[in-house]
Amino acid sequence: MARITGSNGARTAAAIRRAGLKLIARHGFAAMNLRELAAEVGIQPGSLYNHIATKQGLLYELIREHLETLIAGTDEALAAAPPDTLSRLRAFCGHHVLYHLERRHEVTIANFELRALDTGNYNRVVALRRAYEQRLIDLLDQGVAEGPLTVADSRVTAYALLAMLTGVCTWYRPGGRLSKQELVALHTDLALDGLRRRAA
Amino acid sequence: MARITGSNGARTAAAIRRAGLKLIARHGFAAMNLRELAAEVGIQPGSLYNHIATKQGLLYELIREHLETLIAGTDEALAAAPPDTLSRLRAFCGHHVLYHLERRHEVTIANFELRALDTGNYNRVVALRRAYEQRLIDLLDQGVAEGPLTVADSRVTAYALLAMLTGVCTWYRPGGRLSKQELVALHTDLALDGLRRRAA
Amino acid sequence: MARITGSNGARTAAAIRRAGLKLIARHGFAAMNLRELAAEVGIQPGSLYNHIATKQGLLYELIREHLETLIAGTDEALAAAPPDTLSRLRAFCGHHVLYHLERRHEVTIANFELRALDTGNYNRVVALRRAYEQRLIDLLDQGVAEGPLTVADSRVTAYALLAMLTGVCTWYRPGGRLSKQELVALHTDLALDGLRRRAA
Amino acid sequence: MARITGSNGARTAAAIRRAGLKLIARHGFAAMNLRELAAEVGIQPGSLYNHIATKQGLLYELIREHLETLIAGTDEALAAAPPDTLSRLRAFCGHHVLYHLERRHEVTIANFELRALDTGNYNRVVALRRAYEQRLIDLLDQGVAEGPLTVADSRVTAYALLAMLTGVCTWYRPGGRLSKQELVALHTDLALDGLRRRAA
DNA sequence: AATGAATGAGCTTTCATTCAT
DNA sequence: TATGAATGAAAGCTCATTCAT
Repeated sequence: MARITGSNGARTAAAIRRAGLKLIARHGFAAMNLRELAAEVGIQPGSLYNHIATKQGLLYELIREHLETLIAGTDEALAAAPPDTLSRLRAFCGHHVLYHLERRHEVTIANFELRALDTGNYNRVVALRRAYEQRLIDLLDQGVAEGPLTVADSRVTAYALLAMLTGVCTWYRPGGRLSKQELVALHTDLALDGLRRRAA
Repeated sequence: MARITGSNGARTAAAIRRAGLKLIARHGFAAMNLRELAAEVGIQPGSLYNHIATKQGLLYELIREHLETLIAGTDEALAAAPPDTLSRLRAFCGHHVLYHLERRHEVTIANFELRALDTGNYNRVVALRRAYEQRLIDLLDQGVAEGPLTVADSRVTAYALLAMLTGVCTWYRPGGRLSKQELVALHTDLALDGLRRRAA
Repeated sequence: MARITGSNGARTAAAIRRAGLKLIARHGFAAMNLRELAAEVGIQPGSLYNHIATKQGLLYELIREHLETLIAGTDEALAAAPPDTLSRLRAFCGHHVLYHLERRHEVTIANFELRALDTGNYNRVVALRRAYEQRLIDLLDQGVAEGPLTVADSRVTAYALLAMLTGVCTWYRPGGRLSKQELVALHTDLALDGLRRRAA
Repeated sequence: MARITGSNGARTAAAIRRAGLKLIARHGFAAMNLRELAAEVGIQPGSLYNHIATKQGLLYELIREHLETLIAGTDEALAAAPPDTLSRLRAFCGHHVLYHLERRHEVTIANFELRALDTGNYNRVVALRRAYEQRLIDLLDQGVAEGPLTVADSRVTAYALLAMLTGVCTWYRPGGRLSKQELVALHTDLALDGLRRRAA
């Protein structure tokens, strides 16, 4: 990609983040190299350092932005949901699946590349991820306390549900057989009701 | 020293596979390096090539062995299960979770490092994975046909379940709060019944 | 230090070609190593790759440049010679020997290292060499047609003459017993008249 | 090539020399590797060392044997020739060209790989080569003294002739347009009479 | 005399990063 | 802010050679 006329620093920085998301999601952080990233952006490798601190710093920024956006979006969705726990749980699942369908690069990176973070960055990111998971754990605990849910272990159950709801972004491609809304519904139903047919 | 008394090729090859599983699972394939692998095994880097073709070839062998073992184990578990579909489904889930708890390195690699395979190896591995997934899809289709299951889309549902049942190996550590059997039960129940409390 | 004042890319690239000629001629392509080349140039081995594509690519470039220069020089010499075939033949021989005395490294490489070229590069180089040889073959054919020469087989004869006229650069060292001009004359005479004393 | 039933040490040693000639001539000494040599012979690389001292030693032996054979053959050919210098010169040329046509691997190696010899081996080989060259120089000197030859510088002329008479083995392939006898005649005539048509 | 497994040094090439311009 | 050329460390892999069996 050649340099776009009128580009400036902010535009380049955005292009670097966009290309970084794409290439890290595709190749993995360790296998991605800054030469390819620079080429994608249309600049020389050395020029990247006007916009990023290090390769590691770029990874951290991408994951942090993603998690903060995910948490903020979740909180908005929960605030907009009806107050009963089942509705809030549906809102959580729906938001999670939809976000994961729409931000597959970010999600892929956040799930696969944590081990590439150095200690400080890793701890910061894990704290954010814990905060996100805690919202689901709290919902499960509430649901149990209020009656509608059966949960053997809320933390482990939360992890299992998140794994299921997240998995969709490993195979989803736009334009497939099922629409995003159908996928959201399918996964939410599966989370709440499982496979077994309920008596009418 | 050419050969330590008692050492032999088979032993070294096994040590390489074992160390490879550990290091690839820990660092990822691209970030793992053969010098560290050799050191773990206790040989010189060049000596690895008496036992592996290439780094890529090692990855492929590890994944292939894992998938073949997983499929064979699944078929045994299904053969041993009662003939009704719900029982067979429980057997599938139970075997899957238990295998994933016991072979975390293999599973991690097979889920995270497919992108590191070159085209030929990738295609071979994906064919094996498809064969495994198909066993679950077939069970779901049977369950729907015979009545006890409600499934919106058997392929997508299979993917969602596999993601959930697999997720456990991203956080499980031996000696944790829940035993393997408890985790097997929890995930199997979640898959079949979901979260919502069933009317008495 | 990123860049020494006054150094520049073109200068480094020229130094790499110069050192490459020297070292490949001395050790052979396979035995020459890029560490030594880099040391000769005064840079780190990796820095070579700012100027060359691969070791193989360097070899190809050196041989190509040499053959193109040789052909262009030959054509100039032939254009400047008197129009009769014997004079043109003398001009060819004279240019060939002189060039070979003055560019021994290039000539050595072009004669010894063709087998080190990969297929594509080899074919390109052989095409250039054929073009050069053809100039001599044409001269021989003309000389025969016009009368002054006796040639059993113009291609084989051309190869034999080229081998003889080229051989000088395997042993010549500046400052030896004979001057370049004497060597040119000796070889040209030998080519035209052979060993046997001509009747007065 | 698999191991031939009934092979023994001497047979293996001969196979190694034969394969060595072929592979060194094809790839050059530095680019030839003992794994390929061993595979060609049908044994494991380590087994080579029951028959050769080192890779370097193999090269030296091949070149030494070749030069000793060449010199001995030359002396036989000269002994069998008529006593006049022109006839002896013809005998030398004829033997040289024929030998070079029939032992192309040996000749290629002896001409291209001297630089790969270590100092001691190099000196021994060069002494043999000098002895061979001296036979031609002596013939030229005799021919001048006795009248029939015109030679500006007998050593340089000898080198030029040897280069020409040797060159044939760089392109000759059995079954080509010209027979060995025709090539011998063509080169001998060229050496003695050059290109220029002699007055009738 | 052959094997298989090991060594240790070396190779070309890659790469994140730096910095004078 | 971008460039081009440099660094220095590291990577995967090759190879001649050794030696217990």
